[in-house]
Amino acid sequence: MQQRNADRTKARILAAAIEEFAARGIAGARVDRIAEVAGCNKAMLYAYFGNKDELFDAAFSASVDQYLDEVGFDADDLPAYAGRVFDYFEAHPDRLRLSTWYRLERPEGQPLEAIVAVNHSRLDELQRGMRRRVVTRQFSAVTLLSLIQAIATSWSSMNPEYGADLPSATVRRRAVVTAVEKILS
Amino acid sequence: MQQRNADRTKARILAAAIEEFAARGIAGARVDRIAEVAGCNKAMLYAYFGNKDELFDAAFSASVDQYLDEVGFDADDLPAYAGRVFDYFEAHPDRLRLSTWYRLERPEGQPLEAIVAVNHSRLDELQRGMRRRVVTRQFSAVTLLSLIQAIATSWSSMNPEYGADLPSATVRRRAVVTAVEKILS
DNA sequence: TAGGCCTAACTAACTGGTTGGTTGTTTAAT
DNA sequence: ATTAAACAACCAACCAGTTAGTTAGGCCTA
Repeated sequence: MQQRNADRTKARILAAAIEEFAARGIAGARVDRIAEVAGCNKAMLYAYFGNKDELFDAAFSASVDQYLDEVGFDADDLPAYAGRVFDYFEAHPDRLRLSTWYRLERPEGQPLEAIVAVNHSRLDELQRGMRRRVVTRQFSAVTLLSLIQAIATSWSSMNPEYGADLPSATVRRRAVVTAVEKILS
Repeated sequence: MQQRNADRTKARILAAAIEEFAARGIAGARVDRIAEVAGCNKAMLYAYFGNKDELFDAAFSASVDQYLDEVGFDADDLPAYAGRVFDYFEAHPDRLRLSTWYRLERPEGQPLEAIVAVNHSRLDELQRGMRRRVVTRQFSAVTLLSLIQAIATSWSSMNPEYGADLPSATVRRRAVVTAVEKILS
């Protein structure tokens, strides 16, 4: 293993940043803690990423890119898409937290280009599906996307007041898929 | 107007705390700012509420109590209930933010008694509705409650990447009510 | 005048960000 | 092939500004 490697160090910093920001948010995150987990000096964060805020941006962007890449989209089978979204966040709950922090702590910040572009392409795809009559026209494309996203992540966004009543992952997944099917029917 | 009145001061502090915590969360909130908005000295917060964390608890509890009181519940007409939830958070978006902060920044904290009790009573009501065949038995009571909550707040929990595509409040409300109807059908 | 209400002033601890210097790696002239 | 200069990666220690929390005492009203 090399002693010095900028790319490797950057990647370690990014991974540590995702972990810390997902757990504590921007204001709650501690730069020192990120450096410690990344196994490097704090000054490296500033050399590579500018400052705390820019480091958050870099971490969130990396997280979003990976999510978009892994989950994909399919207007022809929206229930299955919802199931994949559910699976992804069930496996990576920290990514959903990161996204929530972003929404709360960057209220006025201009939206991420990557997300805007992906949303547009998805809306287009949905509208094509509507013209082809394979997607319900009862809701607008934006509404549909919003509803599906909300349903797919419904469990993760609940306040933790259910405790033992929470069903198993299998049951929860089936509920998500079924709910989307009913929305589309 | 009285110059000195403990209850009045407490209420002002609580209102200022809700505002500040909703905007910035626990870690991001500044005690000095709360005191300034409340028009009193910082020491009063500590005299009345102990510390920053306990002040957040008090603020969130007050917010939840008011929400539960205002929105109510009705297992016999869940679409209308979802509409009321939508209306409430459309009128008080800060309350939803407060709730989200709570979920993010209090991951291990034991759930609020008030919410647990209300949830139980709602689950009971839903189950009675199922026995009386006025509520679908396709989903469990917990699942149903979770889905409805997610749908009712779906717009508020989206990341801000839609921009101008966001439909009007009327359209969004109708989508919520219709979606819940379809879930129940 | 007694006791609760209120404040200005203070402190100890923390935090994001910087700096000056060190160590490993590459380059290129000898 | 050597070696020294140039460069990039890295770090310990530090700094200035901020923050939660405290204290000692003034003020109002019953």
